[in-house]
Amino acid sequence: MSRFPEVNPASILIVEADELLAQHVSLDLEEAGYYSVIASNTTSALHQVTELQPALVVVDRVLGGESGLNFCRHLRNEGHQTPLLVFMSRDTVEDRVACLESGADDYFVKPYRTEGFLQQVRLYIQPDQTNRQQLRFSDLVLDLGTRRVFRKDRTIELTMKEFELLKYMMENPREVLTREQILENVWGYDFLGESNVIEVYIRYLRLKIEEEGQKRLIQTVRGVGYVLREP
Amino acid sequence: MSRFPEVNPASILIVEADELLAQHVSLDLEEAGYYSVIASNTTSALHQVTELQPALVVVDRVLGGESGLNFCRHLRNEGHQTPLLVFMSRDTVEDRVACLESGADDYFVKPYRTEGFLQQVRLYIQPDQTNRQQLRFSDLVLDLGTRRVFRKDRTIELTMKEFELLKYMMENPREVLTREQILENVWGYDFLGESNVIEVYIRYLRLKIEEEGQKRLIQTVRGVGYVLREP
DNA sequence: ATCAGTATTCAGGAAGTTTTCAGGAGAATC
DNA sequence: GATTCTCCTGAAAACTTCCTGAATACTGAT
Repeated sequence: MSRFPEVNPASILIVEADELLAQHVSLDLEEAGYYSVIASNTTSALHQVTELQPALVVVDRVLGGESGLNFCRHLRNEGHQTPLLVFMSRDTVEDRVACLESGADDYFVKPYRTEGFLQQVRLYIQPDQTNRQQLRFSDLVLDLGTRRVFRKDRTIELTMKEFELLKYMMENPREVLTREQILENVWGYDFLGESNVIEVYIRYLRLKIEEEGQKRLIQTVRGVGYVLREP
Repeated sequence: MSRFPEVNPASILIVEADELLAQHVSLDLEEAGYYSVIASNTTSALHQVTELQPALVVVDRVLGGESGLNFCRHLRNEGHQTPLLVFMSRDTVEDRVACLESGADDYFVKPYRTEGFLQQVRLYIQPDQTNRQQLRFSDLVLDLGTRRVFRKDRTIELTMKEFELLKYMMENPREVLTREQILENVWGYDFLGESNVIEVYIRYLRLKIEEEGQKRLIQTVRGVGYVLREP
C-alpha cells in the first residue's frame, strides 16, 4: 500500500471535434492540475460521462455536424447533474440564452483567455469530487469504487480476481513482483503450487487492457515474475 | 565479499536547468552521503524517474521555459509516488499552495541554507527507500528491485544468469574473482568443469554494458579470472 | 614461433511462458 | 430446486527465450 497520499485530481471531460483545440484545452487543464479526457463526438462523450463520471464537462457548441447544445439537453434529460460549460464562437444575447436553456451552467467565447477559463472551471468543480479513490498508472485508471478500469475511452469490466491482481500491480508500479508475492497477496496462498493461475490471469488482464496494439503495460520478467511498467 | 563495505546511499534526482546550482546541490547531497543524478530538462528527468527510481526528486520550479510544477503533476498523474521537493525563488502563500497542489510534498526557497535543506531531505527519504537495493560501480547502477542496469541514459535488460553474474561482480568490486569463485557463487557448482560458460557470459555482459566505445569495466586477469575495475 | 589462455560463434536442448481448453464451483434467475 | 451463466482453476500443447558445451579463432607471454 502506498505510503504517500495519492493525488487524485478531478477529471474533466472535453467534448470537442477540433482536435487541436481539444489538445490545447487539455494542456491548459492539466497545467492547472486537473486530469482531462477528450471525446471527439457525442456518442463517445455520453459513454464517458456515465462511465468516468467527470467532475465537469466542457462542450463545444458545434461538434462537426452535431449540436453541443443537444448534447447538453440530452444529458440533463437523462438526469446527469455534472456541471456543463459550453464553448461558443459568437456571443449574442440569443446565443447565451440558447446555451443556458439547453441545461448548460455557463459558456465562454472562443478564442478564450486561459486564465478566465480556468477561473470558471474552478468555480464549477465540486471540491469533494476530487477525492474519488483511483489508482493511476500511465493511461490506465483503476476506480476502486466502481471496480472498473479505464484506458483511453474504453471502460473495462474486471472480474474479482482480475481486479485484485491489477490492483496489486498498480499499488506496486514498476516493481518486479515475483509469483510468490502475487500468489500471497492476491490469492492468499503462502506456498507455491504447480498451478499456472497467475499466468492465466495475467493473460486475461492483458487481453482486456492491452487491446488493439496499445502498448504493453504488464511485462514479463523471465524467471522472476511480472511488472507494471511502460515499454 | 568486498573489503570496502558497499554503502547503499539513497539516490536523489536533481531536476535543474541551471547547471551551476545543480552541481552545488549535488555536492551538498553527496557530502551528506547520498547518491545524486542531475537532469537538466523534464524529458530526461522523466526517464530517470521511471528507470532509476530515485528515493527523492528535487525540482526547480522554473526549468528554463518548462514548469517544474507541471512536471510534478505529470509524475503524479502517471502514478509515481516518489517524494517531491520544489525549489522556489519567491515564497508567497500562493506559491506554497501552487506547489503542494501540484503534488509536491514540500518546497524550499532559494538561496537555500544547506543544513535546513538536508534536514528536509532526510525527512522525506523513507528508510525503506534508502534500501531500494541498488549496487553501484562507476557509472553503472544495478537495480535489484527491477533487475535492470543503467549506464548513462541507457537501460539494459539482463537475463537471469547475466544478472546473477553482474551482481556477484558488483558485490565484489575491484576484487579479482577466480573462475572457481564465479562458478561456485553464480552457478552453484563446486567443481571446475571444462565448460566455458563463464567466458560466454562475460562476453554477453560486455556486449550489453560496454556499448559504443564506453570504457571497459569488466577486465580480464590472465590466468586468474575477471575483475570489475575502472581502466 | 609456440602454446596456454581467452574470445567468439553457433546450434541443440532445457527451461520458462503463453495459449487453449474443459470441468467444476458458485451465484443468479426462473 | 433446477437451470443457466459466469468465474476460477488445473492440465497440456505450442511457443519463446535462455543456457550451455563444442568447435574455432584470436591474443599475449615466453
